[in-house]
Amino acid sequence: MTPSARPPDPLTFEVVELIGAVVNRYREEYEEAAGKHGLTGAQARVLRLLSIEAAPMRRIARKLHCEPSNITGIVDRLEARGLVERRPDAGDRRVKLAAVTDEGREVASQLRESLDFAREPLSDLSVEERTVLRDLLRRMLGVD
Amino acid sequence: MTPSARPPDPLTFEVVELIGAVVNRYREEYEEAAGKHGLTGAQARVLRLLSIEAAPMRRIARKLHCEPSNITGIVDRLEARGLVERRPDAGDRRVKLAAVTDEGREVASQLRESLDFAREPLSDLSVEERTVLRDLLRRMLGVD
DNA sequence: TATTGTTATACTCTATAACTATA
DNA sequence: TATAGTTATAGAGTATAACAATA
Repeated sequence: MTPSARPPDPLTFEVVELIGAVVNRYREEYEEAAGKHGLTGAQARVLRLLSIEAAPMRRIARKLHCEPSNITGIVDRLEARGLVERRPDAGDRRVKLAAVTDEGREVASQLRESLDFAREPLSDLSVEERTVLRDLLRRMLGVD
Repeated sequence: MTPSARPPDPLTFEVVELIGAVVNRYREEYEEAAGKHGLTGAQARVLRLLSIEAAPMRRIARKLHCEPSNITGIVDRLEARGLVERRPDAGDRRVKLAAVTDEGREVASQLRESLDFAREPLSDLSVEERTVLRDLLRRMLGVD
């Protein structure tokens, strides 16, 4: 309780509010983009994850910060639509690897493109401003 | 399809990725903060909305971009916990106004404070940097 | 014994459609 | 007739607990 009990510096407060606004807008448009492909937000997130690299169910759950049992159903639905498939793991027969199919890779790619929405508001910023924004976001996230 | 089919300028691409990372982190920590108060994310969002101003069910739905029928259940649960109450509207007897109780206002306030998490990563930025960030976010969101 | 994925269960959120009471 | 809120329903996400197969 005590550590963050600082006086609510108005500047920081406003930045937090603005980030909240960006978060809301991003999420709304993300859900909408997913919906256009007949996917829920959670399905789209898993698909995006797998389009980067195949992964065991457990790891997907860890990355999405949810219970592994939930991933079963999400991958079931993606698999039923032919976007993802389950493969055995060479080294450990308990493990199942979820991997995107060619069609899944294509949908993930289209999804990424329709996610351009986030690019839209950025078009009002100059290259210099975007560079500043990038560096600030990196530092905010603790990226070196 | 055509309008946003621009070459994927790497700088903009990275900024979009970083914003996505911020969105994910914000959401996770928001859900966690709500959970500490025994609330779901949706309940916390409605409570925050009502802590600013009482509102008819319909308006809550519009602000949360969901169907009005969903608000019934969410307000039901908040009301069952004594955080919110339904009041008649003076001018239109069809309307029900949802309003926070004193306890609801208190929880909303605590929630806002525990939401300080978002302030944490900002502490690494100087005042000047936070000002730049604020102005960039404002422009991104189309705030004048 | 411990771990991986799954199933079963219960709760919540969500959209859709039909209902009621007002307007 | 149109609108505000609700109810009923179905699908999806979520956590928890228990299970089979494998380590």
